[in-house]
Amino acid sequence: MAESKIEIELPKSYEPSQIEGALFAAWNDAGYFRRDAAGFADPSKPPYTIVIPPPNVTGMLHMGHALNNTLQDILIRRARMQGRPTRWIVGTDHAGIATQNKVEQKLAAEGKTRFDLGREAFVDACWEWRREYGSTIIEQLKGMGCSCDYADEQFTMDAEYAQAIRRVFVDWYQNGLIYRGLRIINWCPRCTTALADDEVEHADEAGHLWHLRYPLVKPVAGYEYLVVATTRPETMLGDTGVAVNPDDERYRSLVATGAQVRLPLVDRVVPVFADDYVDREFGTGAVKVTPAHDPNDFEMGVRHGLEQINILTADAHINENGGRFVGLSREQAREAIVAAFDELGLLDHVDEHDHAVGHCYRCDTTIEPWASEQWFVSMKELAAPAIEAVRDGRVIFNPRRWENIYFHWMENIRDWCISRQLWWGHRIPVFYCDACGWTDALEVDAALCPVCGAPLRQDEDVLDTWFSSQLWPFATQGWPGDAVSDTSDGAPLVAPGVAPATPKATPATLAAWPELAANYPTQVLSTARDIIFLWVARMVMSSMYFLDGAVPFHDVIIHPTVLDKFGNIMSKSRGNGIDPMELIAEYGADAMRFGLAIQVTGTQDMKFDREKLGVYRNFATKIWNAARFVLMNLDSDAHPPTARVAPEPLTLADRWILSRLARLTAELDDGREGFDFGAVARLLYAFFWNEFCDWYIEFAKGQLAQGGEQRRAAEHTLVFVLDTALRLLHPFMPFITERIWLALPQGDTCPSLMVAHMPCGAELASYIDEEAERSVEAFCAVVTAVRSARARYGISPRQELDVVVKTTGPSAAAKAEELKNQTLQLQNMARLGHFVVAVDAIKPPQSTVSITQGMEISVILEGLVDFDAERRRLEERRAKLAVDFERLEKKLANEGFLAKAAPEVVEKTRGDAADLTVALEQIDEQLASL
RNA sequence: GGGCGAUUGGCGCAGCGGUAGCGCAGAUGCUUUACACGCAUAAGGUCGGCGGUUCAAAUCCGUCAUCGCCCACCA
Repeated sequence: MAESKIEIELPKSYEPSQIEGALFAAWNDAGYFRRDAAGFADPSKPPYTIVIPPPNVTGMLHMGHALNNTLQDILIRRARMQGRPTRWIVGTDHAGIATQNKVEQKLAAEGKTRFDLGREAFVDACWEWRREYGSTIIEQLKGMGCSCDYADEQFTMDAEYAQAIRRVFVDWYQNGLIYRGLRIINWCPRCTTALADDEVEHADEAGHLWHLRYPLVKPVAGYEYLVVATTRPETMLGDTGVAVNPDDERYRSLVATGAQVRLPLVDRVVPVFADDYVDREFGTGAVKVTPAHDPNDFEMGVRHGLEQINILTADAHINENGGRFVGLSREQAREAIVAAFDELGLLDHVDEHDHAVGHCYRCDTTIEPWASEQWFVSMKELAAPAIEAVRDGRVIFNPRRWENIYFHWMENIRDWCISRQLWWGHRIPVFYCDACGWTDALEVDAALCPVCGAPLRQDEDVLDTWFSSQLWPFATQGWPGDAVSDTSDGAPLVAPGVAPATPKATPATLAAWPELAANYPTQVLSTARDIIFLWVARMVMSSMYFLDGAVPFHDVIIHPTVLDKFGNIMSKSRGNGIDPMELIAEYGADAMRFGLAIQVTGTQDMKFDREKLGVYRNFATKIWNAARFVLMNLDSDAHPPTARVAPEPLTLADRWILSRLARLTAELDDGREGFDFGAVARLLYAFFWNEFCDWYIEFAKGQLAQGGEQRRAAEHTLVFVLDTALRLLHPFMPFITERIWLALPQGDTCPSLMVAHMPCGAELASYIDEEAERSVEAFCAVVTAVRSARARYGISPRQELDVVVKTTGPSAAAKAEELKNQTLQLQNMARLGHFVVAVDAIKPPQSTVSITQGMEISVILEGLVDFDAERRRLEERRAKLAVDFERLEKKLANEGFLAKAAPEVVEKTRGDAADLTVALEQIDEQLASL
């Protein structure tokens, strides 16, 4: 073997950790991650853009990220190789609660709270935290090989991004879509902030239904007291009424006479009234009403003019309205109040009762429904066009069934609580003048009141993090730019530091932002299903509102959830999470990516067993070794064939593998099927391993040994097929494919597989060769028959065997001819001595026979074998074939089948039956001859 | 209370109208000059139950069962 510099380049063993880092750095340095791909993008082709779901700055890569970002990278790399100007926009989310928690934990370790620092210093500490830890997850994406546009990293707290948020808030405020009001909201007593409805996670918990007696002020109709049922007895401190159903005869007289109860413990007299909300069947049919601590009670309170008595502090302790219970935690208060009722003889009874309890999605603390002043976005108007966009297919969910989930939520949408009692985040840009009462939302901070000149006070709350992430697809692409007031009516600022007159913000058309317009909508948004509402729906709504009806993306991919190997959701509390970085270290990024992608099937969530990645690490190794084989066989003294020049197939095997390659390439062509990652990965795997390695490389060994034309054709075919396969595989396994590809003799000057041309079906269509595929099938059947005979009878692989093949059926002569041409290959691959093939070949005695595909393959075993075993085998085989034959006969005797089945199906059945007839005859003959 | 998904060889999954495929595990045999992270061969399934549609059903429809996930203001 000539000393080839190429061979030296590929080390004998494949070590992912030794190639990944350097390749990534090279890609990054070359600028391939930018939209112009360092000049390799074709500006005449349609751009392809994906925005990454911005991970939290506090985040560490988990399996969900690993899967999601693998899929996005597959799409973006494929598009890039097709020459499209691509950009995968990357960045992080400031994650209000999560980051604030982290920083507070850090302070707590020093014995401090955020209040010790004060707002400004605390926000500084958050920025500091971000500088220190915020890029962890971005670095992890690089480790996965994700080809994001890192040079233009976004952050939802960046100044330009903040500008977008201001624009949105002010617009919605001025158009009446944002309002402030007193409502029951979900309060997290640990985070001490309000949460939106969809930030609350409900879990069924075993609880109790306490039945409490509320004494009537005056006994009515024999009643001394009313029994109310509650799951939260401590809230009785804030009760301001008791409600019953208006049609409930049991209580009719009480309502009619305006009965009142005297609340025990707090000694408050409250009315008994009727309301349709009350379900007669539940509990006692009488409901204690706590307007300040329950959304339904709040509504009833409004309807009936009840007082709202707040009994809780922000951290869920009883406040001064709780009388002697003041200062107790909600849990202690519950216990104490139940005990007190019991003591007074007012605890009627207690039932076991399971019910759904809300928990904070950030810290899992039990949520307290709490009445408070908050900011809301009115959603109905925003939702209508966004529903339409999915209905008419401008936005398509993949798989489609998720659209129903979207519709259900959007059609029942409720107003969105957007204010959070946090310090880290976008502060609500509403300014108040305490002197004259002037209030407005401003795009630019102002210090003084435009009306009276008094100092202004800004709202203390910050915005929900999702309020900022909903703008991600366009705020990351230059919207609204630095033209702060270009949607205002041009009113100049009154004076520096003085609030301007109210600008009239109007939705602008997309055309106002040429850069954005050129790349909008983005192509794909890939994400987990749990943020369809939190994020996806809101992006559609805000984009359509601000960009004149433009949707933010065409396709939404809802990827499977990665479960542990037992099928449980991975979570911190279960401790069953897997760190993708460990997987990368152990199996390589390519194996992890491929292993994740191949499990994506659209219906199933994936049970993920890290051990299984060994399979794909093996696959990577297989690719590596196949490439080494190809490279070490490229003749260095002839003109080495270049990878990209299409070969002229010479042999049957050459024609066959090129045909198979052409079919594979065509199957990978784009279309909606482009999101069936699992199917594509399976095709690639099967082609590379089972067709290219298991068969073609074995064929090629024979051709290489022959030299001359045979050798040249094999070399060329090998390198071309390898090159093409690497291109097709690259989006899934970027590192190993690039490493090998760079070692191939290139016919062009492309410096990286990342920006090399992605083949398509049409380019290879002329290689499709059905005849070659059929012939190779027959060839392989002969080889397998011989190997099988060896295994069955324990014949050494070294022992040469003589074989006689008799061909039958309509194309018997042609088949015999083709096989005859392959004699040398057959002798090589099946270790044959004499090989005879003919239509009228005479079956040798003392042989074992396989009957398949119109061939009767006799392997001569004279003196090698116990023929009783062979007889038994043939009899079993005959029985099996007879059953098959019977089934086909029955089918063909069926009038309905002949009349209604597709003609080609009937034809095929006839053919199969005929083949079986011949096969049975052959077996009978064989049995007779034994 | 609604909705969605799953149920295929020991395990993990494909297939989704023409008589079941892959990988792993297990069996047997191989240092065949790319690869034992390999090669070869064989074995293993009446496709959850029951009805129905169809000439034909793992595949479509209904129903039941089991598991999982969402949504829902019954205190």
